Amino acid sequence: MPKKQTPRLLASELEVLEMLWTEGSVSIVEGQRALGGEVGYTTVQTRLNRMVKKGFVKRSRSKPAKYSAALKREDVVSGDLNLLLEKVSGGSVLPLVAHLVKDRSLSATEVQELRELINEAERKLG
Amino acid sequence: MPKKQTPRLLASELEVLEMLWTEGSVSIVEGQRALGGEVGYTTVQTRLNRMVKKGFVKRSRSKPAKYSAALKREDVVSGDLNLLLEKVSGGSVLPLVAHLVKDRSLSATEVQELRELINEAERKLG
DNA sequence: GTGGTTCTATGACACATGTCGTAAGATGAG
DNA sequence: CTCATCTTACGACATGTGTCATAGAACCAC
Repeated sequence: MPKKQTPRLLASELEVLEMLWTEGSVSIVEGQRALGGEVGYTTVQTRLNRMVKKGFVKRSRSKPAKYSAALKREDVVSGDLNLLLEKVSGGSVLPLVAHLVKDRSLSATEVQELRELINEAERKLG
Repeated sequence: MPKKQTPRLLASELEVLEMLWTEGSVSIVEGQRALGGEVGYTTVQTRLNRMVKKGFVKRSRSKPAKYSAALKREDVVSGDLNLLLEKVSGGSVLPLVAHLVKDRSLSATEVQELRELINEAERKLG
């Protein structure tokens, strides 16, 4: 089947997913704390439940329900990256990488690792 | 001063900006057509004006007002990219590039160009 | 079992956004 | 000038989101 596309998430939804990715599985209280504890308990509750309804978050049937991400970080990042690739260069990687390495200065180590990556890609190419 | 961060735009705002980037400068009618002509005239009007209020779009004082992007594609892409970098690897480029070159197969030419890029980065490194 | 504490379910309210309709203003043909 | 047409300004309504309060339901310690 065609790989299901993750829709572009809202910034706030990403915030929640980030939290779940690092925390793993949390109750509402834990989630509230992990989000910085600046918003009310029921606010966290509502946000989590709304995301459950959307299928972005899973909820356990345990006593204090535990919430966890229903989307893999990998997939979300991939989706975003693909969008960016499309927008910036019609899907080709080069311009994006160019942008990356030109825009910020890499350390010698990073340059070396990059070279490694490329060698590997080339090997796979053969 | 610190480089002003473009906030993460909504998908619909991006849609409008994409349109403006390719069209350059449009009246409402032109914009409506360029957006596919599936929504009403006043809908386009409202969306454009709301984005003007946010500072994402500029509006001319001419008779049929012309709208144009107030943000450069470059900057939006950069902003998104930085966010992605932060999220996926705390800001370091390597993992992202790794993802890029691993996830899709590059052509021999692309590999070569990549190598060029790296050489250049290394040169700049002194 | 009873009472206090903890969870959960709902409802509410403000604001943003997608979508329009309609009224008011500007403009050009005759 | 005057009317039809093009523009623009406003307002309206549904839905989504951020925020929370409060009322029930569940549960634990005694």
